[in-house]
Amino acid sequence: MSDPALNEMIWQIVASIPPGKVATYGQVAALAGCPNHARYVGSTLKKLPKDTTLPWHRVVNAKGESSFPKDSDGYKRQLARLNDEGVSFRNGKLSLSQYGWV
DNA sequence: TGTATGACCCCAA
DNA sequence: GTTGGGGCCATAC
Repeated sequence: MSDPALNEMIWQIVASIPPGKVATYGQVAALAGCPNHARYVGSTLKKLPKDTTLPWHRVVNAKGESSFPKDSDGYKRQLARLNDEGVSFRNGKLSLSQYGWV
């Protein structure tokens, strides 16, 4: 589809995530209007520019952990960011029940 | 046009 | 808690 509207929608949703909270790809996709587009969100975020202001670090998978290898720079940056926002990681994972975006 | 891949999600054993 | 399989959509070659 490559719907730019959907793309902007995703950005809006991700940008709407309050600090100290995290949302899952499925959550963002569902809020975007496509509960099955979880994969699309990840793929889209991955293609985002490096100078993007989008807080993609607040988006995690359904397991409550980062979806990309910790060897990646983004992974460390995400953990650092979330940790700075008050999110406590547990063995590389976090409590969606506690930090999950409502 | 078709195949392969991916920062995913859900369910069952 | 871990592992395996199936399904979803979009992108890249």
